[in-house]
Amino acid sequence: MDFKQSIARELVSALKTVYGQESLDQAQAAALLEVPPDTAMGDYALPCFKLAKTLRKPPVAIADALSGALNAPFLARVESVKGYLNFFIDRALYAGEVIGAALGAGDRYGACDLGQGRTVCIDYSSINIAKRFHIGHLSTTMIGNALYRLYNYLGYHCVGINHLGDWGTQFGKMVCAYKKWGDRAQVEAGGVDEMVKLYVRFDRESAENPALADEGRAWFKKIEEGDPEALSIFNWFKEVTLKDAERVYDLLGVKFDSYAGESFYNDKMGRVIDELREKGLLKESDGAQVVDLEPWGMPPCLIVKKDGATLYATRDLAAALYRKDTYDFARCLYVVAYQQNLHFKQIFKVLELMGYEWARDMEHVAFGMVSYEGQTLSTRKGHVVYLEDLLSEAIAKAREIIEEKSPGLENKDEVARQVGVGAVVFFDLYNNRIKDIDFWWDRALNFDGETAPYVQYTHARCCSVLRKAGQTDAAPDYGALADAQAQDVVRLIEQFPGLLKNALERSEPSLITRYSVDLAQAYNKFYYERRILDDDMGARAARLELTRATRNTIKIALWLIGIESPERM
RNA sequence: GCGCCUGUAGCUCAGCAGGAUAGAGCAACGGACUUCUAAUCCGUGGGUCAGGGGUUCGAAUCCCUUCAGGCGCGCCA
Repeated sequence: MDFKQSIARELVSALKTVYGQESLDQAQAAALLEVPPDTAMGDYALPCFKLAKTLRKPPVAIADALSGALNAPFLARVESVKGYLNFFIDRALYAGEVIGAALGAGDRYGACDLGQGRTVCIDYSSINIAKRFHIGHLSTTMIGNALYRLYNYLGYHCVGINHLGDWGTQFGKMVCAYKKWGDRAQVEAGGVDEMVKLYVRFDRESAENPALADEGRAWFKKIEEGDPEALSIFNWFKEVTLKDAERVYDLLGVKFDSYAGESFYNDKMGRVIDELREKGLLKESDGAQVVDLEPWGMPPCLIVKKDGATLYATRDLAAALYRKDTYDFARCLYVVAYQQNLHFKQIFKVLELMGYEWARDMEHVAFGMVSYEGQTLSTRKGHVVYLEDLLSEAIAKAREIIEEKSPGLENKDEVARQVGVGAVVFFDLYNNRIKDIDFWWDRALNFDGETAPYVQYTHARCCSVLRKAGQTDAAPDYGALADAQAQDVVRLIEQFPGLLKNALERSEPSLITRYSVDLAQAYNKFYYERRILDDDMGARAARLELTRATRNTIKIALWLIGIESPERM
């Protein structure tokens, strides 16, 4: 039963009864309904100020008149308060309906067919070859992962794309350095760190010896031309980098369907240039080929350099065309930091000018910058936190706390991993994505308050109660859930499916993160105020159902943002 | 210089398709475990919602403006 729609329906007929006219239809009435700030004010409310204009009556009079004309069986009462019409749904009925819906859907509560199987491409994480994974890469990875799961859950088919940064002269230099000083076994063992060492040495020596830099460029040219030796070394670098990254991705539970990165589009840019030229969009400017975007208040989009080489924008256009051709997406998301706002605005505009209506299906999911203790991240200055180190610290801390609080726990290592990694991921997805994050160890490793461990603890607590309860045959007495604490939990559970749609529309995983805290808080209050394993078996059954619905909903919410829910901790 | 973003409690932030008394967490202080997991819960203090105008019955929320900080603005990605 959709209470909001039901109230809207009653409202329309009450308006007709009282004022004898169809001033609103049901959808309009539903849009006017809002949720009061406090449960004590009711479950839904209609502010009558807007109706005052059309009905030419004071708001208070409207609310008074309507409250007298409304008496649906599902409404416990309707009150007129200072121009607001407050609806109180029958609490037992409300609890029964909401819990029934949640438990009926089981581990798919909130899922739906919104996407109808349509495809959405999500470009996220997009790491660079031969560079270590650090905290600056966490947001794109986890926001992308959350959107991937969310879109899937709401009926879309997702294609997760790790658009690798695997193109540029630096790779020629690295191949060159490897040929001169490298050792295969050492690189295999040391991974990305060894490659970085080679690169640093090359940089240092080529500063004194310019011939070396030329040699590096020559090796890059070989890669470009498909020279077998150059290519095999370069591809091996990629493998080693991905193998390193895979350890982190495994810890985070992140997966991709495609690793087609920059080099993949190397032979696909001619098409873009030809097409732009055919459509009369290219023009010369200072020797370069550009698309003029002046009429839209933007600087020109550079397509071909003076020396004939292509650029970032060219590659992204090629990638967009390829993705449309290959996947026929209904939406295409780019989870990339906000520094690139202009870049994506330009790309989307160029696609539109090319005549592609699907340009409007593209979205840049921008997020804020990460700094470390108030300063910009800098690998060069060593002012950086590597993701693997951060996760290890978090897991170690979780392990310590387990040792202290649950020495008898069976799978301590597994739970430590779930809790430690969860804390880090939660920290990253906690605020609106547009906010900058200043990383401090003690904040990222905080396990109290609004954190993953807090929500996970609540989940484990629910599991524990359910285990202790065993089987009950008694019919639930939902009247036992009429108190304010239980009602707050019920209300949150009711809101979950709508919240997911909202999070998808806004591409905002933090809404789910916040929600998980709200639900955990509400449940913990309920837990303290009400005895679940009550002697009254009807009340016990109802509270157990609420506990089960809470547990399921928390587990789903956390899963959607990429966090596991241990059953004991 | 131009464009975009951000500014809410000591700190980190919710709230911003206008609505009832501006909320959490952290930090501080004080309480609650022989009772369903105390990684929890309850309480106390703490605010000119950056400043100023405007629109509105009603503004943290919308518009204008000033200030502060961040990001971006042709041959890097």
